[in-house]
This record gives sequence, C-alpha cells and structure tokens, in this order.
Amino acid sequence: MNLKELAERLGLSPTTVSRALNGYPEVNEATRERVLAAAKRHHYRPNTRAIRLATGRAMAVGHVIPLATRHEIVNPIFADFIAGAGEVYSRAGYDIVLSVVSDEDEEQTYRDLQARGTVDGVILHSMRLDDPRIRLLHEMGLPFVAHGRSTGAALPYPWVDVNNRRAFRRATDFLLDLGHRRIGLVNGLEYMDFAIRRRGGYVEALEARGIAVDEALMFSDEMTETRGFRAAQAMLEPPDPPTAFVVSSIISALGVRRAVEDRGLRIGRDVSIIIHDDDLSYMKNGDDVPIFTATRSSVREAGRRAAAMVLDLISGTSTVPRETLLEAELIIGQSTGPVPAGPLFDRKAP
Amino acid sequence: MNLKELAERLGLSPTTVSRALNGYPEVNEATRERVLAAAKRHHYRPNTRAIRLATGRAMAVGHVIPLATRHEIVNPIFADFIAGAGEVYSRAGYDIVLSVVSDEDEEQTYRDLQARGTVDGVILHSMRLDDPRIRLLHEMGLPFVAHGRSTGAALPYPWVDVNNRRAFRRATDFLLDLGHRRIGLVNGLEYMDFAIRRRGGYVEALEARGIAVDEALMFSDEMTETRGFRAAQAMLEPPDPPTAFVVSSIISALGVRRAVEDRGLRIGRDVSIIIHDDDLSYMKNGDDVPIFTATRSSVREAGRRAAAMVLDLISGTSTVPRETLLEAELIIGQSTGPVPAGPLFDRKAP
DNA sequence: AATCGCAGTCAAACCGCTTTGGATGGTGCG
DNA sequence: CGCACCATCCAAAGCGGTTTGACTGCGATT
Repeated sequence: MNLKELAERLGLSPTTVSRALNGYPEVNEATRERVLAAAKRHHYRPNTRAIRLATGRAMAVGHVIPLATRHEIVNPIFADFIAGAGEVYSRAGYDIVLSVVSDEDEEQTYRDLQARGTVDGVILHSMRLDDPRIRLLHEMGLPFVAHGRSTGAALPYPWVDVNNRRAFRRATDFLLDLGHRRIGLVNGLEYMDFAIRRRGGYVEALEARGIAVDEALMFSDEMTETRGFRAAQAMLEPPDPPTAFVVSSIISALGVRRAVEDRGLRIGRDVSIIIHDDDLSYMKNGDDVPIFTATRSSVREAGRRAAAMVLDLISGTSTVPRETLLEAELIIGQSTGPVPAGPLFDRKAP
Repeated sequence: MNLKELAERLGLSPTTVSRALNGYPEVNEATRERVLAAAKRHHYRPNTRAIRLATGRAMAVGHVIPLATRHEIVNPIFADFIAGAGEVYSRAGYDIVLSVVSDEDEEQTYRDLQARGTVDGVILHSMRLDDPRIRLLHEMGLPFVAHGRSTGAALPYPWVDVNNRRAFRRATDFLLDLGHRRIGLVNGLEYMDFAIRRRGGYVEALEARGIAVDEALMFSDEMTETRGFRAAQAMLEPPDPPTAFVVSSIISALGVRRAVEDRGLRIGRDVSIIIHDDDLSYMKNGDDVPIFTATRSSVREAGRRAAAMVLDLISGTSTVPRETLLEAELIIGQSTGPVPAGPLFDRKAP
C-alpha cells in the first residue's frame, strides 16, 4: 500500500493525503480524520526511501566506530551509549546508521556519509587529543556532536563529556583524605582525551598537597582486565608500593583487584581502589552495595544528551545547550579504607 | 555533483554515465574510462537515497537490539558481533541500521523496517526458547539470520550458532576428568536458548558418569559480575560445596572468582573454574596465558558469518550454508586443576 | 452585483538515480 | 547495393513520496 493507492481508495489526490498525514493545516479536519483512519486500516507506512529522496533529509544519524587497526578493540562503553542515544532517535523517527571503520578509513567514511546523503549528522566517538575530525567536519559542514572533548582543538564544537578532571581530582582527594600518599594511576591510552584530563585531575590533587608525582605510579594503556592486572602487578612489585589505586575503568579495576589479591592483600583494607564507573548495564558496580568506591556518570545518559544535541543541530532549532558537562557523583563502596599503618610488606599474607 | 551534472560535463547522457559507473557491458571501454576518471576527479558519489528509491533496495541490514524492559541490559557481546558483521557489510556496500527497542515494541519494529523499506534483511539477536520472531519474519517474508538458535521452532530458519551443548559437555568432562564431582553451573537466563543448550551439555556430562544432577548447583540469571558473585557465594555457603564451576560468561566468572577468593580459597588449586569465552575484544581472557580455562568461540567471527549469510539471502545467490555451527575450542588456562583432597573447609586460608 | 479572500483540493514538477525501449551509424555478408 | 546485426548511446518513464502553484467554490466585503 503506497500513497497513490491510498489516495485512490479515498478518492483524493496524493497531495491531500500526504498533507493530511503530515499534519498540514490546509486540509479539512473531517478529511484528515478520514485519511488517518484509512491509513491505519490499511497499515499504510510511507516508504522511507521515497521520503528521504523527496525531502533531501536522511532521517538518520551516523555513529562511526573507529576500530584501531593495532588494537582491534571495540570500546566497551559503546553499546550503552548507543542504547541511550537510540531512545532519543527512535522518538524522533531517526535511524542509527553504524559504520565500523578502521582508523585510516575514517575521513573517507565521513565524506562518504555526507556526499551520499546517508546521514544528516554524526556522533564522534573516542575523542583524541587535538582531534583532526573536528576541523574535517567543520569544513564539510556536517552537523556533529563529540562524545568527549578534544584538548587543543582550535575550533569550537558541540560536545557531551564528563568532568573527568574534577572526577579524578575528587577521587584522588578522597584517597588523600584517607591518608594515602602513594597512589597509583591506572589510566586509559594517553592519546585519548579523557585519559589526559583524568591524569590532570590526579596530578592536581597530589600537587595541591605538595606530594611529588611519581612517574612509576602512572600507567596508561588499553583498559582491559589484563592490562590493569599487569599495571598493578608492576607497581606493587618494587619496594614502597602504592597503598591505593585510581583506575579509569571498572574493567581494568578487575585486573587491579586480581593483582592485589594475588599478592595476598585485601582490597579496602591493605589496598584501596577507586574507579571511574560508566554505569555500564552489563558491568554494574554491584547491585545495591557498590563493589568499588567510584566516580560514577552514566554513559547511557551521555548518549541521550548527545543524541538530543545532534538532532537539535540538524533541525536548526536550538533548544539544548551546545556543550554539556556531566558531573560524576562519588559513590562510596567497599574498596576503599584508611591507609594501613606500617610498611606494606608487614601486611602481606603468609 | 550529481549524475546529471557529471553527464553534462562529459557531454554524455545520464544513462551512459550510470552504466559506465556500474560496469554494464554496453558502454565503450574508452568512454567508461573517461567517465571513471571524471567521476574520480570531481569526487562524484552517487546519492544513496536516490539509488535506494530507484532500485527498491535499502542496501542496509537491520540489527534489532532488544532491551528487556525489566533488565535494561545491553548484551555485552553485541559490540563485537557488530564489529565482525560490519566488516562484511562495508565490503559489500551495505549499511547497518540499528534499532534499540524494548521487548514489547519488537514486532512492530520488524514490520516497520520492512514496510517502510528501511532494510533488506535483519539479524536476530538474543534468541529465546521457541522464539516468536521466527514465525513472524517467515510470514513477513523479510530475509533474516538468527544469531543463536531457538529450541522448539517449528519452521526452518537460517542461523549461526556455537555448539553450546558440546562446548559445555567438554568443559564439564574436563572437570570430571580432573576428579571434580561437585560442579556448579553458573548460567545465563534460561529463556535464552544458549543457556538451555549449555545446561544440556552440562547435565549430559554428569549423567554419562552416573553423577546425580543437583539443582542447588545450577544457577541461571543475568550474566553480570554481581550475579556471578551471588551465585557462587550461595553455592559455596552450604556444607559440601562445589570444587569447580562451569560459567557461561567471562563477566559472571569474574564474580565467581571474587566469591571464591573472598572465602580465602585459591582459584585453580582449591576451586576450579572453566568458562565460555566469547573472545570479546575488551574482555580478553588474558593476553598470552589464558586466565581462565575456557571453551572459546569468537563472537566477532559469528558476526562475520551471519552478515555473509544475510547478504546471501538478500541477493538470492546461495554461496554460503544456511546453518553454521561453530565449534568452540578448549583453551587450558590457570583456573583449573585437579580436585583437592579432603573436604573444603580444610583448605581454607587461615 | 461584482470583487475579494480564504479554505480546501489538485495537477504537475521534483528529488537523483536506474532501466526500458528505442535510435544511430558502421560492419559484414549475400 | 541492400539488409541484418552489432556496438553505443540516449530519451523518457519510473521509484514513492513532498511541495509549488493554481484552481475551485463560497461567504464576506464594497
């Protein structure tokens, strides 16, 4: 059943039917109701392909997932971010078009997406230091919203981000208040913007108390369980190991926990851990009682905000702020406690 | 730059240009080269919206992500599955259209996707027991491939699945061979088809050795760290606790590990764990040495297979089998060992 | 009574491609 | 020389909607 057929059945022109369905004012209310009823009765659904061609809009937002050729890792936060964004898109009748792309093809992908008219706008994932995509998309004139910021970007751009610096400042302060002085940082890759900001917050907290930053206690790599394990293992090995860790991801933190427990140390008593928790649905930080003390900020909510923002940009009606800084809340869990008295080796399990 | 403009510049008709670009034989080779060169020079990219309308094909495959309203959990394997499928789609010039949908809207979503011509086919995720979507899509005549099977389905349907039963049979046998007799099963939700098959393999192995199945040692729930923790905790509590666990997901297994270690027991010595490992990129089971002994099957590969299959179905050229059963390989890691002598309480840490 | 304005409707153009059904001119062959 | 047959190319008709510009009546205005 297409528009023409529906119009014929109703004894109306396609024009009127189209207008009736799309809520234009110049159609008689009685007619409109007749049309709507017939449309429902015949399960009429307008063909998206035709709408897209006729209106020149794609009614779709692109999410480009960069797949670093070296690492081949899909960002674990991605699924939840999309789930949040999806809620907003579907309400607005927009589709999500996904492109999984290796780094080197990324620019080409954005150009294609625009030139072929596949999408009306895009969301940028995995923002990096001085990210070249900002300039690119500016030049192309394709509406976009970044999930995360890009330190060093020359141009303004719309973004949704967590206040990573403040979150890590608070996390580190929290540990310092508990008396910890040797605090390890297990961070993400440092060309990722969030990792830089998090380190900033960490360093800031230490310096505010006059504590020297120890390079040996700062680690940055892919945020997997294994890397977290390795990092913690390496830091715990030498004399004068850290009594606490600030960890960028709950997944790395699982590795840190393993390393700590492998040495016979007890989390929350011998070694404290505080994490950043993206509130991933399949990786909840405990049901009721949080496992880890954490700075928490829902990545799903970030998805919702970013989606609303990009739709806003596309429609041109600015009802939503262009920059959204989400504050993380501090969740007290069981993984932190006061710094233990005496040197660490005294506390080792037999 | 569109086709008409390009044709004008070349002094050719749109027909010829279109044919030259699409490799039709009735165009002079010299002309074709001229066209190709001009297209490249002017960065001509055909408008997808127009192609789609003209050809009547969507050049897109839909992935419908059901979001159980109760749980709100995004399946963690989803991102990697899509990454695999994406490789295949992009090579074929197809897009991925994502719909995140709550259970009750799912049928409506498939109908819409087809009637509006948004996609040419779909992939079914999270297959359940006697899944109603199989009949639905059959009736609709929309090409589809299921990721996972559906026990009890009356109609034939194309699928890609892991041999879950055999994997869990092997895993359980492996533990039995090590002398374990009390083996806990930490499984996924039992309306999920894979969970049923896995339990089947587990039960089969026990029965083959004449070991009675103990309901108290079979747990099924959402596969999160916390639920895994709870399950293991509950099983370890009573007298005569299991000396080994078969766990359906690496994520739940992290919870099981935590529960085991919380009791002062050592993984691989006091308690063995064997998992099913989907080889998730952000949740690797160790870099070089596997952390957990596991039955491994790459979900990314499953994505590739399913994508190839659905494209096959769409094009009508059957070059790929309609049913793909992937065998999991058994990976020996550090989490399993012979059953310890003596009752469990003797082995507790001081 | 003639004109105007407006609500309501429609025909036709258009979006940018694909595809059908010719045209055209040159070749080969009887 | 005439005709069939290719190899090439093109005009025009879709695809299924939206949107522009016009065209009806009919009550209100002058």
